Amino acid sequence: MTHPLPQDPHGDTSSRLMDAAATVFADRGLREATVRDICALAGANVAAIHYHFGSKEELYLATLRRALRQHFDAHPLPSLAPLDPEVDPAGARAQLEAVVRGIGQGILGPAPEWHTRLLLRCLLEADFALPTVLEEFLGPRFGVLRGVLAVHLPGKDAQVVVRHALSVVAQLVFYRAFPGVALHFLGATELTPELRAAAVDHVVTSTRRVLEAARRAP
Amino acid sequence: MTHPLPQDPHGDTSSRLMDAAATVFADRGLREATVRDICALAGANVAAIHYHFGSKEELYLATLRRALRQHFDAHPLPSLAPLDPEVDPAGARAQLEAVVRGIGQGILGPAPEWHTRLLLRCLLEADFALPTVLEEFLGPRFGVLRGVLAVHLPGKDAQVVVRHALSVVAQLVFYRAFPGVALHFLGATELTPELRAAAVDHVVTSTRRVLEAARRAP
DNA sequence: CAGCGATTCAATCGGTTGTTTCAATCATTT
DNA sequence: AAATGATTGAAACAACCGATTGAATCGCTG
Repeated sequence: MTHPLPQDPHGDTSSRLMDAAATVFADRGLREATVRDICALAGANVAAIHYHFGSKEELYLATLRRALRQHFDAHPLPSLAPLDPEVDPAGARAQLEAVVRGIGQGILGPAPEWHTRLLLRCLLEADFALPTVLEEFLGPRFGVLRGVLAVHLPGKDAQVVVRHALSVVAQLVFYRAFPGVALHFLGATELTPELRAAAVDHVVTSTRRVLEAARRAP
Repeated sequence: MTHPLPQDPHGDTSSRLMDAAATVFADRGLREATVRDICALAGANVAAIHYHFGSKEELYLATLRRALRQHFDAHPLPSLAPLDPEVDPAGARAQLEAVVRGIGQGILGPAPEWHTRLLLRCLLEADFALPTVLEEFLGPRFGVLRGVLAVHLPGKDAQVVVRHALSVVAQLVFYRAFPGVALHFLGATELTPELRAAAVDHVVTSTRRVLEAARRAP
């Protein structure tokens, strides 16, 4: 069991608190999550948060950092030695698809759901942890994506490359940020692994097609 | 003055409350917005909410409905008599671009910002108003988009069409839902009209290219 | 076993929330 | 002007929040 359940009675109080806080913060956000619910889920007293972390905010920051570290360690991006599509079209295309699929797996993959939801909460609420998250965790991964896209968009403005990269992320994140909307229009009731896999495939092929057309355009 | 400021001292208490509630709810969401802040901005007593609307949630629903009605009245979608791209390629392409651009203008256009932010808050928090919003306001517009896309994807599965429509919306909504992330990677500090116009153009042309490639694919 | 720091516990502290009360005030009609 | 219903106002309500207290308990060392 690499990802102990929040209800796991093992481990010390500090770990149980972070496990419980991860799911509660992911479900309800920093503000609406209550220390009483977290402690109840962790099987700890309400005073334990103040004792072990100092405050609710510090527990949030510790939980967020640990979750992001676990998540990005579990979903490493293929290291890039960008292949020129003019020289090795098939290889470059495979590399592009691998990077996009890797990011897609990180966002919509079978990883513990609360990892992504916790990160999304931070980005949505734009709380005090956002600058840290952007520079320390998201920045490097976005840089890899941007680098691969740039190879497939020779001569294009840097802003154009960034917009393509943002489009890739946006299409994937939408299913996590607005599951109710996506499920309603898909006619489904649950974001099954099949639906998520289909979404990732859709983004992978759409991205490839857009880049091929954009490269041929003036 | 088609959009009276929330601080506008004119109008009856009910209207002033909805004006104030619109900005406060858009800024902080249903849960974190307090009736005291809304009433202070409206220049009304806290009891006025209960008297005129019954509860905070009913005020929220009334404010949301009014904002959505205003917003979608101000941004009507081109009524569709779908043109077959096999018969009239140029016309069908223009129609597709008009619909996507219309949706883009509705999301990233120069409309009162709190309209979009209020709607986004509702979708993000997935509160009790979500079903109403989906069926009454978003559903019809999404149906128009889906209809136009379906014409450009003959023989494709309905789910494929829906995923393309979701991709269009996702790319546009991202700039509103995660402005901090988008601005950080764009190297900007504010979502200027130029940046928003460039984003809409990007989605319009990307959508056209994706559909052209998808139609040619098996 | 005695001692002691680390940890946990129930109880409580201010403070804020949405809601409610009821008297005062306003607007309209008789 | 008097009366009546609609509206507003200050104050308080119960419920909940994060934080804190101080005593009780645990785990280890001497």
